Amino acid sequence: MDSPKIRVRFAPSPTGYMHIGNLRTALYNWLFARHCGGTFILRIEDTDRQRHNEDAIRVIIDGLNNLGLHFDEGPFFQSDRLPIYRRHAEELVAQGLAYKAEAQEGKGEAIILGAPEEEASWVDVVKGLITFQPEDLQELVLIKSDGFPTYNFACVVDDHEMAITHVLRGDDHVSNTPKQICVYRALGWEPPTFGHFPMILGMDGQRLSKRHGAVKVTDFLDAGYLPITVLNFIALLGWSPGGDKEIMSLKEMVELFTIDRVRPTAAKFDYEKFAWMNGVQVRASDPREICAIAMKIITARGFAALVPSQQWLEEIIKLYIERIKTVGEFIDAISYFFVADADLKFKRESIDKVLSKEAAPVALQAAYEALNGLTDFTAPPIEAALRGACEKTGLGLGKIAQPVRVAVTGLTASAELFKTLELLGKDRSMARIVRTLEFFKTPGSFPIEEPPPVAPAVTEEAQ
RNA sequence: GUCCCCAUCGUCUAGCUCGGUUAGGACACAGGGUUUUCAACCCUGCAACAGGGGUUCAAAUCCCCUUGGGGACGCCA
Repeated sequence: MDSPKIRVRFAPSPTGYMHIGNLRTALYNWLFARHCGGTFILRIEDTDRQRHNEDAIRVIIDGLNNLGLHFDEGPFFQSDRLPIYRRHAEELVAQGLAYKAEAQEGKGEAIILGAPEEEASWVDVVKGLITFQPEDLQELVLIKSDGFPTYNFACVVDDHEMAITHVLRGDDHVSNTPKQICVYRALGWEPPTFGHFPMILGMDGQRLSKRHGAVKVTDFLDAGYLPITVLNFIALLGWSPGGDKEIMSLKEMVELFTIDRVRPTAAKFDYEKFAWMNGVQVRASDPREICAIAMKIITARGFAALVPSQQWLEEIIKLYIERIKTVGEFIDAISYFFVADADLKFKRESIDKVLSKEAAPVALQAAYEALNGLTDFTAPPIEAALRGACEKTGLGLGKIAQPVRVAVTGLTASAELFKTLELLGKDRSMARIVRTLEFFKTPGSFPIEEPPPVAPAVTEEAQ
């Protein structure tokens, strides 16, 4: 399958963060390499003096490794290879294919490749035959007057010297390719196979950018999206394994990925479907993995001291697993565990829809009486006790469960109640029920939580 | 403006290579089921081949044009 061994590279410039579109390019290259048993190389394109930045390089390397896209060779730095570029450029000058030119301000000499006389064309592995006419191609600066190579020159020299077989990159490079082909031609080198992946756009059809929501990979991760979801979802933006398959592990993607199934069409990033997919991947994950991510977010929010044990958190995750879209939202949803009993506030709709009902005080009182005597405060006896209260009062379970839920969580919607009470513990549960009973005695005394200031959520589409 | 690319439900897409399908799936949306709430889950519904010309017995599939969209036009990468 791979007589000349497949060698691909991911060649980002160090911008300080990994953009979602950039990651998709890395992913496709990595998948292609792994699928074919080839080699995945990391090269840092740092030929722009202004942009050179050590931290930015760390971001790329860690980002790739954290997502499981390990590279086999590199990282190589173009800034380390300056003499190599110069040597090749001088050769072209010696052959009369390039010439030197003084910069405007007279500092330094640039090397410039003459304009081509023939057309430049290639068979793109995703788009098919693409041709540029010579009149549309100009002279090309090879070495800038500051001594650094230009992108199009360094890229060709490196791809050749690193024996890259497939140059697979974003669509925005299509117009660089004919220029690079000219360089290959001048140097007398055989160009590699080229392939250009379609762009990822926002839902408005414009190039994906900050105003569409999150675009940095770390933004998604910090919000509690799983690495596998990010990978799975962006893999599907421009590629599909065929048939109905959508949810995949990294391993499955490696097995199924082929370049010929990459579409030439730009795709829009649908944050809603992305969130849905994360929920699916969460449910398919090991709860301990979710636990680790949850703990990170809890720590970031300063609640770490309020988590009694790892096991306790795992129990809550199991309780909420079907409700989780992002781990960040999950932590929001269980924040009632982290407030002091006396500080719990009620959502306005909790009052309107539940506590203001005529039967509410009666139901809550009955629940209190049924629960207070329990010594084994675990879900089964709690359920039995509350069902007993139903019989005693003649109320349906919903009529009793809802006021209890509101008393304990402040919310009209939460996970299964009996287990929730168990995890909150008897003392805290009873304290919350008692104080709610007290509020009934003074109309209008319920502490109401006003709508919070809008938190920027990555699931939201910018207007 | 010039050059390049693209075009199936609102969105991601299958189907296109090798013309013949009730054009399939998923998200979202709507309705129903289940249920202590909300989810999750199950069922049902809504919804597309951009337009026009060819070629052909037959076109989403092949060709051309139009329209629409995206990208590139740096001594940035």
